Amino acid sequence: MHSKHEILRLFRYRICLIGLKNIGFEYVYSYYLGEEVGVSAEQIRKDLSKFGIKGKKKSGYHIEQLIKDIEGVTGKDEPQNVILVGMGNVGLAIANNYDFVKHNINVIAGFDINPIKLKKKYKIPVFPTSKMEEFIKNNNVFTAIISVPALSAQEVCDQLISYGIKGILNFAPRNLKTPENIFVNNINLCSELSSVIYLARSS
Amino acid sequence: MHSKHEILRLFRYRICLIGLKNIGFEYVYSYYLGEEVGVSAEQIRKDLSKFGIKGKKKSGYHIEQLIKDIEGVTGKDEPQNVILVGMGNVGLAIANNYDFVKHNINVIAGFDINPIKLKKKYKIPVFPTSKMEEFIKNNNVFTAIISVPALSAQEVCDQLISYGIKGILNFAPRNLKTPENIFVNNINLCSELSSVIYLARSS
DNA sequence: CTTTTTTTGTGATTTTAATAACTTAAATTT
DNA sequence: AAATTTAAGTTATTAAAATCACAAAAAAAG
Repeated sequence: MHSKHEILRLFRYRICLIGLKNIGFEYVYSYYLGEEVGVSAEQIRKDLSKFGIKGKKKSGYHIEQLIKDIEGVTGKDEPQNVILVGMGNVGLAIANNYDFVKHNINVIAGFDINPIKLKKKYKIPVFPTSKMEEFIKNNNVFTAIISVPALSAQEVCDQLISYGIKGILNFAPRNLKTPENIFVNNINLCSELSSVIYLARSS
Repeated sequence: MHSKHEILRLFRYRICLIGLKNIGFEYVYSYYLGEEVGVSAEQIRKDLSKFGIKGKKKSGYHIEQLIKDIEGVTGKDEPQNVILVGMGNVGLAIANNYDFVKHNINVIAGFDINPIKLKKKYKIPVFPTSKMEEFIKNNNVFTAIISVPALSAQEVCDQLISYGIKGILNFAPRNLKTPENIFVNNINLCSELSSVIYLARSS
C-alpha cells in the first residue's frame, strides 16, 4: 500500500499548493513545487502518479485540480474532527492554531483533568476528562491529540483507544504502547531539537 | 557518516534511558529498551555499535554508562544554548517547556517583532527582533527555533543565517530555503495531524 | 569444570526509498 | 505542418534502512 512518508508528503504538497493558489498561481511544474516543498521533482511526479494523479505534459499541473485530486485521495474535502487532551502550553498552542481550520481540520474540544485550566482563554470548548468518553462517542471522533505530561500519557492513550480513537498525535515525551491497528504519530520536541543542535554543530 | 534518523534515535534512546534511570533501573536489555522506545532490539544494538558504544553480553547495558556514552557522541554533557523567534502560542509552549531544561537544553532568549507580546508571562527573557543580531553574536548561539507566521518565516530564516545560526527547528508551515551547510528540521503540525487523520480512517 | 542459557555484536538478506535515466506527449517555434 | 523544446510519466539503478540470522561471550546452572 502507501507508506506513511508518501502520505505525509502528499499533505505537504497540498499545503504548499494552497499557498501557491492563494498568491495567484494557476499551473505549477513538478520542478517548481519541488523547490517550494523541498523534495525532488521526480519524487513529486512519482508520488502523484502512484496515487493515480495526472498532470499535463509540457504544461505541468493545474493547481486547483491537483488540490482536489489530492483531497480525493486523502478525503480532505469534508471537515475532520479531532479532540485534544491536555490543556497545558502545548495544548494551548494547538487549540488556538489558525492553520488547522484553514486546512479543514476542526479541533472541536479540549479535555483536562485540572479544572482550573478550564477557565483559561481557549478558542475551543474545554471539558473535564471525565466527559471524554461521552463526547467521543456522541461526536464520532476517531483522532486525538495528546499533550498531557509524560507520566499520564499512556493512561490517557489507553482510555482514548477504549473509547474508539484510532489515530493519535502524541506530544508527550514518551513512546505509547498501542495495538497494531492504532496509528500513533509521536512528536518529541526535545529529541527533535536535540538533533538540530547536534547536526548544527557538526556542520 | 551518520544519518539524521540514526542521530534522532540516539536522542530518543537517551531520553528513555534517563526515564528508566530515574525510576531505579540499573541495567537494560536492548530488547526492553526497544519496547520502551518503539524500535526493534536489533536496531538499537546496531545503532549503538555503529557509534562504538558497547554493552555487556548477557547483562545488557549499564544505563548510567550508556547515557554517558551517548552523550559522548552527541555532546550533551555541556548545556546547549538555543534562541526562539516568534512568541505566539507555539513560542509560548516552547519557552515554558520544562522538558528542555531537564535535558540540558537552554532556550536562553525569545524574540518577537510585536512589543505587546514582550509583556506576556514567559519563563525566558524576550527581546525585540532588532536585538537578535547582537544577542546571537554575543552569546555564541548556533541553533534557533522559528515559530513565526508562515509569511515572515523565510525572512527570519535568512536573517538568522546571516547572523551565524547553523541549525533551525522550524514550526512555520513553510519550507525554508537555505544553503547546503545549514541544517533545518521542519515540523509542520498541520501535515503531521493530517496524516494521522488519514491513517486513522484507513485503519 | 562442563554445559546450558541468554544477550550482545555483526554479517547477510530483504525491503524500502531515493535518484537517475529514459520515453512520451503536448505545446511552441520555425 | 514539421521540427524542436519542454515537462510529465515510467522504468531502471542505486543507496539506505530495516530485518533476519547466527556467532561469540558472559553468566548461570548442573
